[in-house]
Amino acid sequence: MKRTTQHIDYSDDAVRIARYAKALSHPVRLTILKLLSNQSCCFTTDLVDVLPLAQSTISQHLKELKDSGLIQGEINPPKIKYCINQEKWEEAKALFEVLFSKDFTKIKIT
Amino acid sequence: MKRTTQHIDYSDDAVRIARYAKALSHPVRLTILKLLSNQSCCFTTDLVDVLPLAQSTISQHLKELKDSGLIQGEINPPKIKYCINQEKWEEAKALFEVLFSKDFTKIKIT
DNA sequence: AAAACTAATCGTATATTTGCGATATACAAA
DNA sequence: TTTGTATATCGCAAATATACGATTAGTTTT
Repeated sequence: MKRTTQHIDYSDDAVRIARYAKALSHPVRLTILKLLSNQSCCFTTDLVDVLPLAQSTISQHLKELKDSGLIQGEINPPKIKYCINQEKWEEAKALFEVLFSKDFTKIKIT
Repeated sequence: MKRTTQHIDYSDDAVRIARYAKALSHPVRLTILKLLSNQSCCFTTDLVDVLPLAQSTISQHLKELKDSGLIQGEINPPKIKYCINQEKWEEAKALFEVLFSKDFTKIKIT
């Protein structure tokens, strides 16, 4: 997109909420997160079996979730076991709690 | 995008969480929501004054927030007063609470 | 060493998002 | 009625997202 206006510096909180929200903004990724929650962890193979999407597509969604921090992959040759990253998950939970609380009026956004 | 695979029917909850998350996935929209929270309501003019973005761009973000249901506009000639839609806001809050709770393993996604 | 399996990445196509300026629309004020 | 103010929408451009199949890379098994 055109970026003719000055860059806006948002607060860390705003950037983090936005990033987590984006990770959560696709039903497939919610499905993956639910599967990981259900089984505590799971292999990509299992996801590919369950979801009606190409392996490459699922891999892309996993990458996005990984980039957001919400999940982590553990190498378990020859497979990779994905789990929810509890620390980040709790952070996201806390951030959304603030967002939906009265304290939202106080948090720094820009 | 190519849609060669079958359409996936996600649950209402999944679709709603994803939609709310998408609305929250941009720092500008978080900023707008914070401003509305702070002042309970506010006119577009005020937003245009505060944010370093073109009026048309802000209007677009307002439209997205409106479409998500999180805000509503009240005509107040010649201006439009935007407010947070408390009902939908509470719904979003509840959905994210479930998402981050143990009950997430139980909610229907697909 | 060869074959099989797992997962990531590449290249490509299309859709959507984000931004802008310009224009349209609707109402209020002069 | 003309002018001004407020907001939405249009048309465009660039970036990002979403999907696929094909290929690559790394392990494991045979």
